[in-house]
Amino acid sequence: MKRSSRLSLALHALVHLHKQPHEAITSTTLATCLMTNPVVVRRVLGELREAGIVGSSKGHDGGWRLLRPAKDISLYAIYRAMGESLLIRTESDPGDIQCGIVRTVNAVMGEFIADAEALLAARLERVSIADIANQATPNPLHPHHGVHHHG
Amino acid sequence: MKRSSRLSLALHALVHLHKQPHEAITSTTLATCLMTNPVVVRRVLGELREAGIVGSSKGHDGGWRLLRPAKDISLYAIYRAMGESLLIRTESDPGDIQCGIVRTVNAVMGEFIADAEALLAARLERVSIADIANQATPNPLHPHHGVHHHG
DNA sequence: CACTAATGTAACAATATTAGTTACATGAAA
DNA sequence: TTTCATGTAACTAATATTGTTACATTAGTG
Repeated sequence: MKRSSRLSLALHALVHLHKQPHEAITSTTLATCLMTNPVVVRRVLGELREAGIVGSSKGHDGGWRLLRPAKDISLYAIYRAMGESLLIRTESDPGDIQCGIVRTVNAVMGEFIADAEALLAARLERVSIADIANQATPNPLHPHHGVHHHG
Repeated sequence: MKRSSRLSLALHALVHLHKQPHEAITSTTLATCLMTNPVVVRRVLGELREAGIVGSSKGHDGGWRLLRPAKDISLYAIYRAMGESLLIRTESDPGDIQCGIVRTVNAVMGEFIADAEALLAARLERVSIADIANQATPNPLHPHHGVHHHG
């Protein structure tokens, strides 16, 4: 599995849970679908549990379920619950702060990143798990085209 | 040095070049300011050279110079020249494409990322090296406040 | 022309990050 | 009490990134 696939991993898992609402799905089953390890699934879904998005139960017929309707789970809620940042963190070492320029660069970049985060958050808020499950986004990024592929 | 500091490294170096326009600055001198290795400097500035942003000269009094006025070097030009992506690429493995859900997730995320990239690019376009050198952005991200710190 | 000073670049080492795995404790249901 | 599941720590493996060394190349200078 590639780098920082946690977010798409989570989305994938959540859509599975949404599509099978009657019974809990185990980490092992999900791991098979996601082509990864059960522990990895638990780690990711564990964070979503803390945010009240999914619930887990132990023992017989245990596993994972959605705790809310899929349409009420925004990508932003997931993104936030996972403590992920879609933006890479570009920071210099603290050591060369004497230079002065570094601080300015960091300030400008920091400002930019914060700004960009807010932009992305607003957009993620508009897409839900249900949207993904429906194979199209009712609140598409581009209202005139719907979801389409690039490249 | 931390992860993916290449972009801020480049900015830092460019501001130095801008502030000392009369003579070329060597990789070694820059490396000292940036607290890194001369080879790292060459690697980063080498990419900017390919984009016509800086020039390098060998031999005596050799080193690096800006090829354009700092105000004509946008952060986007730098970002682009470096082949960097501010956004993390979140892709699942190609293996589980049979699942169907993966493709949808990838499509939605891909759409989102492409969209976000365009947004960020437009914003990066508005900031130049001169802006950073001036310690404030004439075209600030937030016109009413100028550049400020978050957190 | 030799000498020095710089970049250009390949190859390698070190580090950091991320994902994958094993192992075992805990809890719940049959 | 046995079985099946999560919870979690600890470790390994893989990957990505940065740092370093070494040396070829090029350009000035005496």
